[in-house]
Amino acid sequence: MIGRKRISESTIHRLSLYYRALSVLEKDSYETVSSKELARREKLTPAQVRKDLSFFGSFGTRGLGYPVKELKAQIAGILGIDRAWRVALVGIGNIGSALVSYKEFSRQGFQIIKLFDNDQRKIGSNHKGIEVSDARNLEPELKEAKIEVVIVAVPATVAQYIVDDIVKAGIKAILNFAPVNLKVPDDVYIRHENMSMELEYLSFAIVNNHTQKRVRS
Amino acid sequence: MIGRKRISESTIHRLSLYYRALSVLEKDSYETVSSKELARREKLTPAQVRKDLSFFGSFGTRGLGYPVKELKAQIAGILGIDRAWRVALVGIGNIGSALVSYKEFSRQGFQIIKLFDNDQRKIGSNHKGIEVSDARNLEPELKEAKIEVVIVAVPATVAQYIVDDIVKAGIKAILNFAPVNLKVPDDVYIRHENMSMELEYLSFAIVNNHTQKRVRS
DNA sequence: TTATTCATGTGAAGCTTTTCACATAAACGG
DNA sequence: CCGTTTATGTGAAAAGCTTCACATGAATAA
Repeated sequence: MIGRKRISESTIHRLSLYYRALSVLEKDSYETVSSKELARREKLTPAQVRKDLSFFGSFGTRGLGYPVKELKAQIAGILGIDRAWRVALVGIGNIGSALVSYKEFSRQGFQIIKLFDNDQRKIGSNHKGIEVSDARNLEPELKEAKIEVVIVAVPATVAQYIVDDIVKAGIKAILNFAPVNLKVPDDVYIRHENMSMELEYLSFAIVNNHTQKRVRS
Repeated sequence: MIGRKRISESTIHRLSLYYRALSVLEKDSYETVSSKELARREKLTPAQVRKDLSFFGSFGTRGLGYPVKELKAQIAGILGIDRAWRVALVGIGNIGSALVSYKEFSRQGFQIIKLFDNDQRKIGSNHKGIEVSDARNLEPELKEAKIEVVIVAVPATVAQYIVDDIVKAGIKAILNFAPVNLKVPDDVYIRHENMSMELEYLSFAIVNNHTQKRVRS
């Protein structure tokens, strides 16, 4: 990382998009790519792409563009996905079960290696080779397994209790799928995945004939 | 809707949060709520709450706050979730199957009434009382069933073909779970649900000791 | 070698969003 | 009924983010 200035959330999210586009470009054997092309592929502006990347360094060559493979590796490094993350998942319901098999996670280095639920019928059962543990043992087992990130996919009503236990286990990063806001200490990162939100946005857009954000050439 | 000014995406997303908080408050029999309390519950600022709401009208009473039930109904109206939406889901894989049973959708009026897949083994099978149709008949069946919103949960490699068919069927709102950018005409709303993105953000935050956005009292 | 083209990197301008701060007004207690 | 408290609604200021525009420099062709 270059400066000490705060990098915006939007920039980080766009890095994910660049990474994705670069993966495709790499597979298609492109050697280099311009900010213009990268922007076109993710519906952004070339200036935006260059500015985002410039926060972290100078990765391109004037007149030529960015080296695909190298830039992809750089972004992986910035995002911290150039390594494996030890992930646990709590809540083996609809969403939880789907996430265990979600290829995109493992592809980015997020390895789900522990599963938890509080339903006796699920405890002990096997999902993708992982045995479901009792959520009552969350704290010791998270520590024992040296988990770094926990995904919460439990009902909203119990999410806060689960998160409290996760925090007690010393976990500093939580991804929450429960549609509820959760209290965590300042030194714990928590992010929320709210799947209804985007549907609601669509609904709003239709009902209000909302102008789409202009996409520039 | 009051003015003609463009409402920001963030404001709409926060309306979803207010709606969620108001649902809880209503269940807990609160009559009124202040911007301060609403802000506290969703980790925002009181000024932000008031400003967001002020784009759409004056819903509060000075000295008292907002009437919970009424404000909830107003927001539902603004978001367009005070009605039922006819939704189809394409791709009955891990994620797709989970979404069929995802309570939060139906709770907000998004009724999944058609399912599609291109896998012969899945076509004809039954999920939550809905029979899976052949994705080859997407266009006529979407029209026939008067579908308004389509959720795409197919592999990235085929997402563009599926979306092309959806557009041909005259659908104007698409929610995409495939981790790929998709081309649609200007008059079609498309939103993306990228579940790795938030994990990548967590990863970035940990690796870079990223300062959390300050939360004000 | 030199001219031309291409495309990055980046200050500065422009635009959007958030926060501030206060006028305004309703509620409530005495 | 009046003073005090509470809390909205909103212009204006501040902060943050995106786009512009151009200097810079690499590549390429002749």
